Amino acid sequence: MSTPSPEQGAATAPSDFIRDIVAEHVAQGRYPRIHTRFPPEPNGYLHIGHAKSICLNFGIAREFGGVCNLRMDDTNPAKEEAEYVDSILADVRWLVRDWADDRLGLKPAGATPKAIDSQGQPDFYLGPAAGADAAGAKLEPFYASDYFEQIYTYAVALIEKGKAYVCDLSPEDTEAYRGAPDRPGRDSPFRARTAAESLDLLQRMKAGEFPDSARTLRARIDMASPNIWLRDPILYRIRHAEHHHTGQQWCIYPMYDFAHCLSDYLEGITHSICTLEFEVHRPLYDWILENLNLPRPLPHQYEFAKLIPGYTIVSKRKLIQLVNEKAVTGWDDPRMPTLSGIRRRGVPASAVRSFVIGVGVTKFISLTDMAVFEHAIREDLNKRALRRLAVLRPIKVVITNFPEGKVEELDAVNNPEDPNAGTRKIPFGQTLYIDRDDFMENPPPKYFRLRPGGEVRLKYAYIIKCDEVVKDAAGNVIELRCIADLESKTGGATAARKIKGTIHWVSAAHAIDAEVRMYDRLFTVPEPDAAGDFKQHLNPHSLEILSAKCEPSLQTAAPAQHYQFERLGYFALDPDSAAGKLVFNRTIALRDTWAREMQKK
RNA sequence: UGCCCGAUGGUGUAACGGUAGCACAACAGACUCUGAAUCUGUUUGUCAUGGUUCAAAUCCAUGUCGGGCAGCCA
Repeated sequence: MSTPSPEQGAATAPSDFIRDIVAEHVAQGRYPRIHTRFPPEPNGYLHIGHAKSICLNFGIAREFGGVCNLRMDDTNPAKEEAEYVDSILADVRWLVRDWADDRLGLKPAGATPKAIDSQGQPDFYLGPAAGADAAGAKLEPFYASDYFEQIYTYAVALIEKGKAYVCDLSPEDTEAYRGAPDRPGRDSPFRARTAAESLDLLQRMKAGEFPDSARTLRARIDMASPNIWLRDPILYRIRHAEHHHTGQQWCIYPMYDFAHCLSDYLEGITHSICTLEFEVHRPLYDWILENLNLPRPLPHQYEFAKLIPGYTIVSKRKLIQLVNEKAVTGWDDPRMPTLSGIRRRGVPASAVRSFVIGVGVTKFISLTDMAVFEHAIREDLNKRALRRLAVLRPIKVVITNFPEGKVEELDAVNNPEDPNAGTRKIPFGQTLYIDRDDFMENPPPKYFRLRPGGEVRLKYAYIIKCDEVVKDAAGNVIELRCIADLESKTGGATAARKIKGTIHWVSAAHAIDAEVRMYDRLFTVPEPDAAGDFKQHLNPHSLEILSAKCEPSLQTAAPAQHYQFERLGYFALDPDSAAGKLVFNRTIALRDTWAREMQKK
């Protein structure tokens, strides 16, 4: 077990029931190496729920000196696409970078399981590229579809042992014969088929002699089992379809239950960790492996409760609907719970990790409060974000006793949490912009921003007093005329005066324009998909676009950099930005106790 | 009405027969040239009923409530 370095902090998870099991196996020396896997189906983009699984599987690999294979669980040609494979790889790389990237199990492009000899028995194995192998070669994820040949061999072996048979029942009849949870099933009329006949039929299924669904290969287990998955489950079905990875090569495809356990075995997986709904499949997982007389140690399945975050949805089927029906701009819309959306919004991978690791691993199904995620984001960004001054809803301020045309360069710290971040200069002139929220004509008690006749400190600059409120014909405040205490500049004679409020500002003559996208939760209720149509709970105000005035240094804002617009929140540059057009996403607002106080009234 | 799984403050989790702890949230205060951050303090919990035991959140039994399983999806 590796010792975590101090800066990894929360990146190393506390123990949980799965880690306890792994630790015991390590203590017993049960496996030569701990090997986990993350096996998404490439039928959609990865989301925050997957992040929990990724961090669990990679976390275990990194804590116990093991490896975690990234594997496409692609046994259903009808639903899977290469676009999803690419996005999955990119998202996983992003999430584990600088944390567990050295544990990421990939294989040389095109590699398939090799026939090997295990203790005198024929065997197949495909391990991750390592060392010199990995250095030069082009790598790719593992694919269950790369094992179709071996899986077929195992199917033949099962038939030969009398453990499987070809069944000619139609889909409807198969369902009828299966019975119900509280009613036993009945044997298929084809259950007694001889091994020789089944072998012949399977071979002809593979050769394409039969149409879709004409026949299936089934395990011969127990039609009366109280566990439905043991009632002669289907192992293979006929699908004449183009597969994103294997093309036209196959017209029979193994079912999840048959492919998954064998994929785990072929890759030498030791701990196959999945979500709770597969718990009832575990006896089948074990049955298949145990009935094949496999020479190497068998993998075992462990289940945990998936992450269910509040005020969003993590069903791939529903996310795809939002994308197709244009409720969002795409899979990577910053309001989406997808990893690509979260990344685009400006959330660092380290914050995602600290969140999903923090919620823990149990078998208790729970709804996770998004405040926990928000806290993780703020905690992370507070340490790393560069402070900048930007005004979201500008109102003009003229400093009447400051010389017109004079420009002062003021020093501003880049990050009070990090002295090494240094300082920058910001220009100050006679005409400024401040945020509309920072002025009130008739403020409530305890409002300590600007008011008529009141004083406020301009961050890094002067204390000003509001002399005059200028309005347009409609009565809207369009300008504030203020007098500055010219001795009160930071470091000046009266700078130490106790002024309750400090606000941000930008010099009108130097300000640069930016589009700022303000995001709110995508749904208005904690569990949008609990009942009825989840789309009726879509938040109509989940996006608000603002034209902001920013301090000039933001002109060179970098895509990978995180910013805190002081007193407002954390922001990151959006890929929609172009030369001369800045677009920022608000990652998350700062905690705002004043706003909360106002809300209460 | 079959089988499997689960239940600890508002939320998420820890305690592995021996002081119910942590985080988030909430509340109160301190500090503050970010009403942020930071710091201090406060409130709130073992699903129920029996049993075993010197001692039970923990072990056993029964019940209650919640979830999963009847795709040729994963």
